[in-house]
Amino acid sequence: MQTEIGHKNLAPERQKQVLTLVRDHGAIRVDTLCDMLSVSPATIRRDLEILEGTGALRRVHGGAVSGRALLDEPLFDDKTEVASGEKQRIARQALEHIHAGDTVYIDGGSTLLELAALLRDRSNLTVVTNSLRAAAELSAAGPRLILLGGELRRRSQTITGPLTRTLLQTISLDVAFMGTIGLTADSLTTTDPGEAYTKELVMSRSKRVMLLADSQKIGVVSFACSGNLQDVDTFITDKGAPEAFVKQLRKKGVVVETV
Amino acid sequence: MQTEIGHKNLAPERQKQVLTLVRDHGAIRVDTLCDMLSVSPATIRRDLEILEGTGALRRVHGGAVSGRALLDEPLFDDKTEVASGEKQRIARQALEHIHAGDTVYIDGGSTLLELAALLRDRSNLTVVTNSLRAAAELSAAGPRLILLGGELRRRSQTITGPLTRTLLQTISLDVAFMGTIGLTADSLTTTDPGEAYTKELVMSRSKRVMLLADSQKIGVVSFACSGNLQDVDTFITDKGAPEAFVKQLRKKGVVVETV
DNA sequence: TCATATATAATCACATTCAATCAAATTACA
DNA sequence: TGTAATTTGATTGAATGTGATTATATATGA
Repeated sequence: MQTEIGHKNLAPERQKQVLTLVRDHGAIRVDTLCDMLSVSPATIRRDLEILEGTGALRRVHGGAVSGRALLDEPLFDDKTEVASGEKQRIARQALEHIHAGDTVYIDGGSTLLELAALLRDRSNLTVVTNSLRAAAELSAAGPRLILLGGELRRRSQTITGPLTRTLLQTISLDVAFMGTIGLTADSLTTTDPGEAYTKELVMSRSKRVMLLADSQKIGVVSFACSGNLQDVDTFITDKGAPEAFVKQLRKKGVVVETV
Repeated sequence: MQTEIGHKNLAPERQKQVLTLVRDHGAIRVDTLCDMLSVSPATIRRDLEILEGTGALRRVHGGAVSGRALLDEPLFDDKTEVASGEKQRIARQALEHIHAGDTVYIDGGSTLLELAALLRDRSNLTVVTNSLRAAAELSAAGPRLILLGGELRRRSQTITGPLTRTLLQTISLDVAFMGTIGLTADSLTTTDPGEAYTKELVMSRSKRVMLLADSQKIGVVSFACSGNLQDVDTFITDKGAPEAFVKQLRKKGVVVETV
């Protein structure tokens, strides 16, 4: 397959060939490289040492392996909490509202992170998000991904505040999937005013607004108001939601789906 | 294929031929050039030195290689990649240029990622970045962190393109630490036009521009131009940088620091 | 665990290439 | 034509890359 390579090569050129060979084979032995490039083991080792210094490959006893080959395994290991069944069900239900070609907003929060994970193989979408966690979930592959710009709020790992306005003003969203800390029949509330500001702005830029929140959040009131229920088109929650509350929301024109 | 080339040529013309030959072959030895151009090794070496000063090619023991040939791979971001000593030293040197209270921009790339890591305990700064990796590095604690908003480029894990403009227009930077794929005495180049666009914009918004690049990148020419060396205040690189090239840059008013 | 085989690192010697210097040739300009 | 400046080529000592040798370290199998 690989043929003998001509005469005197310049060192960097030979090193490039070594790197190519290592990459192509995934892993290769020193002797094999010696045969292919017609140089001594000492030279090959020196080349490998240099290449390892650049991080292009990894030396092992007997030869070298490509850097890429090494990290096939440990890609996603930072799973923190096992999402509750409710959150997963809610996220799966939200999928029903996403259509091919949509521009979708994914808000911060663990429920929304579940949704992001479900979009990993949907390349025919544009996902806009302010959540670093959601972005990380989709950073390797998946839909076209657009991050809001602005200040990082460490606690929630989301991008929030006035600086998010500049970008949001220039785009339009088909559907926004929002989270919240608490909701009452009137309003959505959250801990941080900067975060509330961004949420409100996002909802105003979206054709449809979906609110995803497990039933535990019903009745919780936090510090900063991020909008009111009138602006929500559909509320997806679990079956733990009080009947009375659901009825009240439906009276206001909100579609409520319980899973 | 390449035939003997006539008789005595004027120096600049011959140098152009040398450059073409180097480019065509990717790498070529001094003797080969001597044969082809019918001049002595000394002359070829002088030509190569001049051409290296412009960053058009890179001299190596035995001959010269074109920038492209040296480093075709646009850095796949490996989490496990061991940062070379050069990159770490360059990053540490860059620290000297950061003062309390500064608003600092951190570009994408592995060298800049090293710099970001060094800022983890500097809470008296504002860091602006388009790099998801740098953001992740500082996401748990550290300086005030602002992310650019825009489209994620998966290959480099950076946020790039026209959407980054909206936020950049509203802020000013004290100092921008920039990376690049390749640089010559004239220009900085990078693989992706969207990325180039953002780099250029960032540099225009910053009081001071620092370029961080290991010497391997000198002479490399990539696809999209992201600015020219005139816009760089200080260039930090390692001691492998060719003397001739450094001299040329200093003549242009760029401060060059080698570590 | 030990023994054996293999791979590596360290040292050295050799060959090649390079930088510096100087002399010769060419060119520029009056 | 004459003089100075530049370019080129040769020579030499220094530097660098390569390959062989030997001692150490690492894998493999009983």
